[in-house]
Amino acid sequence: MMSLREKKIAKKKQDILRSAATVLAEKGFQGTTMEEVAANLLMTKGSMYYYFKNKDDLLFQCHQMVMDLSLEKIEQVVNSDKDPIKKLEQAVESHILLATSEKSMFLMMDQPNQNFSGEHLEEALQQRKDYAHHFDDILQEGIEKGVFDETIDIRMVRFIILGALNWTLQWYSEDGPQTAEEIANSYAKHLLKMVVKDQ
Amino acid sequence: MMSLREKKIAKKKQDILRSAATVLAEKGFQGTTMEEVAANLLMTKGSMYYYFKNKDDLLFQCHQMVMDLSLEKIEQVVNSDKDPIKKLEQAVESHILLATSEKSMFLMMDQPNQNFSGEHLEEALQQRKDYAHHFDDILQEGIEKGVFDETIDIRMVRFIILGALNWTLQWYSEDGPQTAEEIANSYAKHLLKMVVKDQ
Amino acid sequence: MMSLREKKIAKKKQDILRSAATVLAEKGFQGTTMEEVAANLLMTKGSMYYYFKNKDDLLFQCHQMVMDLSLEKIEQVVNSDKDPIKKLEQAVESHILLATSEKSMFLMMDQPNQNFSGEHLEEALQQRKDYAHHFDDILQEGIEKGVFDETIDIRMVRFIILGALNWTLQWYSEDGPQTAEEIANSYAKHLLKMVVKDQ
Amino acid sequence: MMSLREKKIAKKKQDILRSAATVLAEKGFQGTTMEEVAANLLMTKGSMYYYFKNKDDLLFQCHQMVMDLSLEKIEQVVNSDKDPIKKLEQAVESHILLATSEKSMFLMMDQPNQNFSGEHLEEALQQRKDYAHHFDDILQEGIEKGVFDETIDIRMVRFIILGALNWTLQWYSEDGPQTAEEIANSYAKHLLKMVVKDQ
DNA sequence: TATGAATGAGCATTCATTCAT
DNA sequence: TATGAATGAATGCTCATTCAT
Repeated sequence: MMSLREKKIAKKKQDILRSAATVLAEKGFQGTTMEEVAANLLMTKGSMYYYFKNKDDLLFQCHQMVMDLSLEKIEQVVNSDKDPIKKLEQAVESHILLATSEKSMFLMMDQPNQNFSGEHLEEALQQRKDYAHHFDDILQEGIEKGVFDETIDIRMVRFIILGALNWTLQWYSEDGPQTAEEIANSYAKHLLKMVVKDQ
Repeated sequence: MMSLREKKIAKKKQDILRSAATVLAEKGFQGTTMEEVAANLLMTKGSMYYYFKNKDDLLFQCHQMVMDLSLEKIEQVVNSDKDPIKKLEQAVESHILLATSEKSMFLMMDQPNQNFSGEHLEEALQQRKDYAHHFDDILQEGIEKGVFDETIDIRMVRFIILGALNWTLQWYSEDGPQTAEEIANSYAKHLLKMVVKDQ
Repeated sequence: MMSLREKKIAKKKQDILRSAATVLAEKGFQGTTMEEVAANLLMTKGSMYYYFKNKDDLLFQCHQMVMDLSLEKIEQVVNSDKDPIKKLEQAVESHILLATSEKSMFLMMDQPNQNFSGEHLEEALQQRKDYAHHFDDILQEGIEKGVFDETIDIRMVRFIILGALNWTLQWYSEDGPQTAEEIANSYAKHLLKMVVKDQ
Repeated sequence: MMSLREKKIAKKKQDILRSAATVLAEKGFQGTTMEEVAANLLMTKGSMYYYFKNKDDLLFQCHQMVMDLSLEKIEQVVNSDKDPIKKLEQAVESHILLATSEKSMFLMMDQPNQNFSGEHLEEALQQRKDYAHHFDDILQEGIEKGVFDETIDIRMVRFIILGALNWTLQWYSEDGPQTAEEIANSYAKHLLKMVVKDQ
């Protein structure tokens, strides 16, 4: 169990991470200075280093937070007892709802190749792979159960879906003509059409 | 008409742009130094400033070069007298073939919001819009001619397609299991399934 | 008289000083952080400031501790009723035995000019002078009593002796081929040969 | 052969090194900022990095310059055809004359253990060893030729001599009562008395 | 007494940009 | 045209010091 102090420090870290993600998303990793991140939190640059070893560490922990959320969501979906169509629908919708509600957090994770290096890079890439493969599992299950078109190329379809989902960050705006829910539904509908078997 | 001297300069600029794009794609705009770009060309940092006003200018002209290529390609397709299915197929395939063959050039264009500002940003965004709307045109034509499902949401579908296409840069590798052509075909096949009317 | 509480504090200070000297000797004054000194004592940085006004003060008190020890030793020798040859011998030997047994403490005192300033510097330099002049006294006595060569230049000889003695810190190691005692004897023998009158 | 440009750059480097040595000697490596070194040369901090990779590099090259000078001198002496007494005399004198005339350069080399690390440290220590062993050679030769007392401990005597020589930096001042030459003579005379055989 | 947290001044280093040649 | 040299503003990071608890 966490002591009170550990809880407090964890809470503070979370605050910093959220705030950092906003700035990082807007200006990119290299374009963001520690000063900016700190200023956004009414902190001083130096204080940031009490909580994070360095800038890389800050980015990595941001990445972690988003990844943990994302993986948790999709694992819920994959491990449910819904049918594959419902699962894919929900995976797509849940990704969009999460990504749009935490837009800055997701944006910040873009291009890990440029921003991470060494072990951090490896770990980040592995987590992305893990996330991606959950879609493979759903697609595979759908084919086996005869609800998805058995002629689809699972890898390609997975790339198409993930590409479509990630792209939402580039254009989605809260003030846009459609709510996040509407977008989520629409995406699910169109993407499903790509894989369900014609009856 | 261009004088010989102007042609020579233009040629040199092209060389620089290509080389710069490679470096920029790998390390990102902010992560790339003028020195690296220059070194890659066996030039000195200082010399770059003979051809480009500054680093922003270099990036922008890189962006232009790719955009010109891309727009030319898609306009050829849109303005042809093929049927909408063929047009969409070709637009998708031509995008993938261009993007994979000039991967670094395309990668470098990512996230204009972070790298451009002021007029450059506006112009870059406008060109992206122009490119995107060509897909709208194809989709619209397909619906009007009764070959595309009239219940699709053109905007959403366009986003899905563009997202899928741009995402290829994140995973495509020359050494991958599929050639660019195979990927292009596969993408076209799957994406078309999303829009063509069931007969 | 010291109260029990004062004694406890004094004891703690001693502990800190010894520990600090070790770290300071290894990395130099500027190269050592308060954090390192504290960590070595299983303390926190902040706590150090209960015992010492600041980093300078810490160094100065370290210096004091060593100086007090050194001066006490040499004064014992000078004030004894031995003959000058015996005195010089013992002064040399006692310096080496003390310096080698408290190597880190002595090393840390190097280059007061770089590490002290203001009053601290003056005081440190004065103490060094005091220490040095005890050797002058022995040499003078030796000449007067006719056992030391009256043609020697006392100042020069003192410099040679002190230089030789201080240099031991640069090379002495507990694992070396000679024990501290052997070194002390050897130094005394050679240095004496420099000053005793040929009979 | 060096081109004119290479010569110019080498000259500039020399200027920087000399100036840097002065500041480094006064404040120590860690206590000296690049800004101070630069200011002393009417340069900007940034320009220093055109000539030196970093602060470590600057220190190391300073060290090299002094070492090269010192080694050259002592090798001249050792390789001459003088008798051992004359050789030791000259080695001592030449060290003192060099060290006093380039006091800051020599001071700056103090305590390589604290200022160098890795390969630089190894190389610096090796050069010091090389320098030291030239004294061993002279002593050895003297014993073999029967002019030095065969009961001396060469290693100890070498330590005493080097210690005495290096210590001059701590007290020598141009305004002192004795000129460098007088000091050199005096040192040589006293130190020789320690090793020459009584006839 | 002790310490967790915060701070701010300082520093090494990088890099786009300039300019004389 | 090309470049060597210089610059200065920016930036990540460190660390002595403070202080409320």
